[in-house]
Amino acid sequence: MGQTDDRGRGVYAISVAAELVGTGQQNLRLYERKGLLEPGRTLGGTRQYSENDLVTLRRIGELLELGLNLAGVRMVLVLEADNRRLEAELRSANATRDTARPRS
DNA sequence: CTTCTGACA
DNA sequence: TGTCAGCA
Repeated sequence: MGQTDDRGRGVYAISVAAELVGTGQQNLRLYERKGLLEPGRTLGGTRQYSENDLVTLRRIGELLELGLNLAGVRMVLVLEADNRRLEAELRSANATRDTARPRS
């Protein structure tokens, strides 16, 4: 399916990324400074925001609106990332178990 | 485009 | 504390 792999690569400059998520360029730099995300860089040093970066930026906006500060947002983001990783790990573990022992 | 600095709620 | 504006 066409969208499986191209979302880490859709690249936006900071100006368009800021406009797409409805905030200022300065805030995006601050979020990076606080460790909320890590956009790619060109060889010249300009930030390259991927499609994934945009979804986390929108998540940041939601969490900020709920009243969290940037430190709290950072924690939520890492916990959600860990959760996704664990979920995938659990799914593959279950799949492995089912093929090894199809029916108990 | 980048970083930095200062004002405001 | 987070946002925004201006400057180099």
